[in-house]
Amino acid sequence: MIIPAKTVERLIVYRRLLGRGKRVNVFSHELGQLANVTAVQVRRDLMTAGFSGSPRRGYVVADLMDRLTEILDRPEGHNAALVGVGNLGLSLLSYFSVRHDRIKVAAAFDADPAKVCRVVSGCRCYDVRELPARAAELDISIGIIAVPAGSAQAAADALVEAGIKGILNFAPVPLRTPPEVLVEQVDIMRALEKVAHFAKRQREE
Amino acid sequence: MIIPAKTVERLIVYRRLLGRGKRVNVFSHELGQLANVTAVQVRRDLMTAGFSGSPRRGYVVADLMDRLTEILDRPEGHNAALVGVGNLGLSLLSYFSVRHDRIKVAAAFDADPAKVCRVVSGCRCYDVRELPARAAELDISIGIIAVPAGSAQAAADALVEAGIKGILNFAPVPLRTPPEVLVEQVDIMRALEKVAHFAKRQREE
DNA sequence: GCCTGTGAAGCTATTCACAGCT
DNA sequence: AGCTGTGAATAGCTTCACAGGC
Repeated sequence: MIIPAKTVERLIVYRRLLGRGKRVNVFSHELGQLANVTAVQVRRDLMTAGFSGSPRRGYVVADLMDRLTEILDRPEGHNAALVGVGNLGLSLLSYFSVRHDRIKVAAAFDADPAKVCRVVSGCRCYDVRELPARAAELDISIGIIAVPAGSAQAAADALVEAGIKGILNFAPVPLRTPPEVLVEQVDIMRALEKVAHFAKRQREE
Repeated sequence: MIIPAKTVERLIVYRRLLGRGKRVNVFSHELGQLANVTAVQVRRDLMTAGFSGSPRRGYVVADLMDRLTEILDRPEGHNAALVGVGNLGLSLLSYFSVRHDRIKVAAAFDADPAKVCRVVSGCRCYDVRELPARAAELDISIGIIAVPAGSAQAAADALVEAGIKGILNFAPVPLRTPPEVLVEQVDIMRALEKVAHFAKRQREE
């Protein structure tokens, strides 16, 4: 079953929202209110996820959580490689190290020899040239790019070369990758400029 | 003229890409290659932006930059308020303080008295209760939320109350705001989980 | 009556296909 | 010949409207 990207995003949010709060069952309109989407959207999403509820009691939270986890997670979890251990990279490392059950940053890489071999937040930092070897050794399945714009494409190439199928890119440049690799762009500066544009537009109206 | 959100996002990228590199003119397929979108998409976007080129020489970069700036920026610039001066807030402060010409984080706010009154990256930190007063005084037009999930809605309410029309939200919770306020969600953990899901899916196929 | 499940409609975004310019 | 501009077609996503169950 293939689930569209936007639906996946919402499923992640649903799971997170249900994680807190010990409800036994939940109605689509309740979950919708929490997630800020319509009740129909919730029902569609859960239908797409192959999950169903009952008219009387809505959705059984525990079962829904199981189904979402089945869809979203891999039982063995994921090991991620962080490329770029500068300011941003270190922030991300501490951000991600609040243990996510299933995703662990297993190794960090940097081109700067001064940063190599240090251990930060329980994560060893290697020379970026070791990426292919370590990726195989540590069973890395996802990459996180936190290098300056100029080195981002090279980092992506190295990750692709190492067989990674998913990349989270914080560098403010579009990456060129083969189609079977998913790149999720997190472009903070663009997000800020977008907000600025809409704030301006709102004032003009 | 109202420009769809997705188009705005790409226009921001186009401007950024054209900023580097001193080209005099550019063809849609070139810009498309840089931005990783099709040439038609570029032409549509520029058409939507009310800009036109010539078959002979493509688009004149200097004029295009002017047009994009006219659409995206406000001549007086924007003052932003950062709410939440924890780990994430401080990272963002230093990230944004690499001077963006038109957007400046003019004040920071936190509920923790220990953080109030400090000056970080040239930005004064106030008690969050002063937000309405300072927002008016400093002509704040956009808000950045970097507080823990539990306080995010309160921060959003305070910003809305202060008349802000655009919010950049880093807290991993959907915000409930009136429809004239644009909320741009930057959900890093969700992005990571999304990548993980697709990496898993890729392996399964 | 109030809920879920879902075909069909509606809306938004992207791509096709080609006319028109130089 | 090679480019831009754009109506029309297509694809993707969301909402409507309502049938069916408890």
